[in-house]
Amino acid sequence: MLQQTQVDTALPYFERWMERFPDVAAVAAADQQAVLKAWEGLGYYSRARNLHRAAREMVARHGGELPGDLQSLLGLPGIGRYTAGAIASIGFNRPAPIVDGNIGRVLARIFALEHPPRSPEGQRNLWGWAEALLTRRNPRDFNQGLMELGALVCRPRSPACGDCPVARFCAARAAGRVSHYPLTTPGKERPLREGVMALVRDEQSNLLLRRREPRGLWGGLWEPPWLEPDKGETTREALMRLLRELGLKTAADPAPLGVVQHDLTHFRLKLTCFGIAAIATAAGPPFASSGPMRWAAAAEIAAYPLARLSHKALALERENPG
DNA sequence: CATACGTGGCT
DNA sequence: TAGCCAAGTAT
Repeated sequence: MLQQTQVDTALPYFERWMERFPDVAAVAAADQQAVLKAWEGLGYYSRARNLHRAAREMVARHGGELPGDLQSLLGLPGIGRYTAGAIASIGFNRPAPIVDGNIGRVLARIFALEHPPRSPEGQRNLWGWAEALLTRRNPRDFNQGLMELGALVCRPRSPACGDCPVARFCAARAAGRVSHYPLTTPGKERPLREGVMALVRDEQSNLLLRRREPRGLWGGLWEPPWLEPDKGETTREALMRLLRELGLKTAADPAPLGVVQHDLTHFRLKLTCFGIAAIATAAGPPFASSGPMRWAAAAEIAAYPLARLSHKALALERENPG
């Protein structure tokens, strides 16, 4: 949960998670939908899918426990260099270096590193320093302390150098250029993508949901179906194509409910949402219960893991009754 | 090696 | 507001 996510954000999710899944075996025994539901809202859903797989591997090969050695940890899905080192050092007090965003910033400042931490060369330097500095006496407290230093004192903006216990060792500080470090690379622009979404209700007010592909963006989550217009296609034409692909018929000229916008790391998405009353004769495409399409009853919708974008669309629908 | 992958908080 | 950043990993 903490990968690319601030502690304060993850904390309430963690508390709920531990109630829902008290141990590894509970995660392993759950189905993916339940796991994704518990993760819903945290983002980066591959973490949840990987954690699910990792739990099953832990049960099958590690007695339902986390292994303590780096190689076994790295063999688990979703556990990379940082997380393996964090578990080995903080969980087992073994001498494994770690570099996260906090430690990267601290080291970049202390040693005035001239490569962006995200760059391959920057990563090499940081891991080299983390390895070289790591004390074998107490790797747990060393790593935890370095991360805390970054989170609480050596902050990205307005660092508290006056309170910093290692300010006298800091090259950035000595040069009066703390704000220069760590080096940043210019961010890429986020293209705006647009599309149409259909909030389809049948006569019982069941909502049409589609399950996304198991990998990729929002993999495994459910959503009201949507698509992006082909080149030259109008919004309305795209909507009609969407309904056709779904095998649905509807009133000739549905009115838009409004627009939802959702910003992600690498693009922005703007969807025009339409409320669709599916015509009775067409309301029942024979969706297999195992398939990716589902008519969800109002009472069941809460059990489906949905991305924030879908929740925004459903909120729009609620605000525009009828 | 570069890119995809969510969401929320802060300035 | 727009942009940056967050206890990174997989491909």
